[in-house]
Formats: sequence, structure tokens, C-alpha cells
Amino acid sequence: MPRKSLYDVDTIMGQAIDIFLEHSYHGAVMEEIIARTEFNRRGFYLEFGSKQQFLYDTLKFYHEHTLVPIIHHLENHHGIASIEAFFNAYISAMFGRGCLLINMVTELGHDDDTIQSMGRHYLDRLQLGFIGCLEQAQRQGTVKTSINVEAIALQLTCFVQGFAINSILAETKEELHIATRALLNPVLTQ
Amino acid sequence: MPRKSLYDVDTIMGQAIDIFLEHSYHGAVMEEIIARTEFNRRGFYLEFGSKQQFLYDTLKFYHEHTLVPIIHHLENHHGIASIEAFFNAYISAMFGRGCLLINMVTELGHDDDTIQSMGRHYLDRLQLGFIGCLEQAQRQGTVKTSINVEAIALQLTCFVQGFAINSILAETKEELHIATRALLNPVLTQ
DNA sequence: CTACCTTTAGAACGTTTATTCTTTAAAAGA
DNA sequence: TCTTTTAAAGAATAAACGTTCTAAAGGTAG
Repeated sequence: MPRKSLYDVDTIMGQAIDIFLEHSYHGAVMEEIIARTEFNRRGFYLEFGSKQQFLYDTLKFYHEHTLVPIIHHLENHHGIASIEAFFNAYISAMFGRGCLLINMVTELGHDDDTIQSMGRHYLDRLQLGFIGCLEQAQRQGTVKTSINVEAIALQLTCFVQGFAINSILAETKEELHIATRALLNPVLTQ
Repeated sequence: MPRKSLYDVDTIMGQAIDIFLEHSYHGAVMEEIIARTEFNRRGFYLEFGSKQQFLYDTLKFYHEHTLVPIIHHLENHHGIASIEAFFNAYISAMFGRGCLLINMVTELGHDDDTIQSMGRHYLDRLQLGFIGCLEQAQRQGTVKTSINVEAIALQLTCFVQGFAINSILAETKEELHIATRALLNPVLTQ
């Protein structure tokens, strides 16, 4: 029996997220990826085959372990409370770092169909999540029945991407929370 | 007297914007920059010294010739009409392309202080522009006096960045306009 | 303890990249 | 027209990069 490998893929994915967030895809060189993860070069290519495939797998991991749990707040069917919980979780996860998926869309989106389609699916899922919450909130009477649910959902989806950018540049978390409150107030009943 | 150079720097800056938008900074290689601009290699390095300096100059040009004219709408002091004009101009300029400054912030912002500070100044200027318009609109009676101007301005600033991202992924311009209308409606009187 | 197989570490390789250098030719003044 | 000066084109260079290869070490089963 051979020896077992020392590295843990999930741990490495987490480290990879940090590296790609800090330096972008092209700015993250193999030398640093090897140095900062528990990887050895051969293990890396045995496991992933290429840097590009490694990015895809990292993005998949990021989607499942970071974005999906945050989106799940929207799929709890608790109306406005779900939306508020979503934004709180989102701001905590993104502050000072930004969103890896959005960063890869801006860096590689024009050239890479795989990433473009990951970005589109993510936006669609957000949009549907917001629609579900808003309709639920209308039934609960916490949101005006007069609003155009799809338009507000579109607006919220857009807003989330703005947060991803501002998270990189904002000085404090507070300004992000203030913007969220300003966003939700007008749709609430009284 | 020597011959004169055939290239026009402003034309080249415009071409550079396209290239950096399509392929990001690291993805745009000198080979393509030389091929798609009217440059020759020697002229490039005589004029700019390095690819990095070329990016800085391109960003400065982009800021002055693309972003500032759009922001100027906010500095016309026509209240809500200025904000609407701003968003229309912004959507037209960004649709299908995204914003070069925002892209460079996501790609290089963590490593490059020059770009980070360009991004911060841009956000500050947007924020101030929105505040001015909203206060003007309140005086004109087109916006409720009850709103928190700074919070709404923060929200609008955030929204603009979301547009920059969605412009890369959105299928149609229309959804961006819909989101804008949903955004402005609640602050208007009646 | 030994033999085997795999991981590890890092040297090596071939590309690609930004930058510099060289050659050719064009424009302008004498 | 001839000389001078500099632009244009692209070959050359050196560094950086992604990927592959090599040798040594380490764990496991017999």
C-alpha cells in the first residue's frame, strides 16, 4: 500500500479562494499557489490537471460553500426577514474581500463561456430568490401589494453586485448596512 | 527635421480601453496591444515606459472621457431629472462592456494602491453628486423631504456598481432600465 | 525488516511575456 | 538631391510562467 497524501482538498480550496481574491486569476501565479497551500506541484497537476481547471473547481467550491449558504436565506420563505438575513450574511462574507465569482466575471467573463454562464446562473438564482421572498412578504402583509415584484427583485439583484464591488473599497461595514436599510424601507408597509 | 509619428495618442487610448475591457489587464498581452493599436513597439515604450503606466494613463483617459461626462449629469443641479439622465447615459456607456475602472479595481485593487485610490475617489464623487441632486430635488418638491439623503445616495452609488457588473452579464438593456425605475419611484413625491 | 508504491520537493523544460535592440525607410531641411 | 534624424517593423533578449520530470523520502503490507 502506498502512503496517503498529506493535503486536504477542501482546505486547499479555501486557501485558493483567498489567493484568487487577493491577486485575481492571472495575478495568482503557480509559485504562490504551491507555497501557500499544502500542495506539492505534482499533486496539484494529478488532482486538477491545470490552473484553469483548478479555478473552475475553486469557483464551484466557492459557489457551494459561500454563495449558496447565503442565498439559502432567500429560500427560507420568511419574506422580508429572509431578505434582511441574506444581506447581513452577504455583507459579512464579502466585506474587505469582494466576491470571487464577480471578480472572475469581470476578469475573464468576455473570454470564458464557462465563467460567464456561472455568473448568469448565479444572477438568475438571486433574482428568483428575491421574487419568492417578496411574494411571500406580500402575502404576510409586510410589503405593499402595489409594488412591481419583478422590478424590485431586479433592483435587489443589481444591488447585491454593487455590494460585491463596494466591499473591496468601502472603509466600514456600516455604510453597506445603511444602504441596505435605505433600500428596503420604501417597499415596506408603513 | 525628423518625420512625425503616425499614431494619435487619444485614438490609441480609445482602442486600449476596448482591449482592457475584453481581456482584463493581465489578459491583454503586448502583442495584441501593438497589433490592434496604431502603435509600434518602440513608440509605445517611448510614450509610456511600461504596460503598467500605459494602464494608468488609459484609466485616466477613461475617467476623463467616459466617466466624468456621465457624472457631469449629476452636477447640473436639475434634481431627479439629472439622476435619470445620469442612469440613461451610464447604461448606454456600460451595456455589454462593463466599467473599466471597476474591472481594474476587482482585478488589481488588492495589490495596487494607485487603482484603489482611483476607485475610492470615483465612488466619493458619485456619492457627492447624488447628494447634491437629491437635496436639489427636495427643494424642488420632487422628492420627499422625509428621506435620508445620505443613505439614499449611498444606495444609488452602490447601485451604479451593480450596473457595471450586470452590464457584462445582462441579456438586454431593458432590465437595467426597469431596475432603475424601481429604484427611483419610492423616493418621489406621490 | 524489506520491498513496493506514492508522495514530496524542487530542478528542468518549453512557452509566453514584457521590454530592448537592430535594421530599414521615410520625412524634412539644406 | 543628399544628409540627417527619427519613426516603423519586427527580431532578439531575459525574465516569468505553467507544466513536466527526477530523485529522494515515507508510509504500508507482507
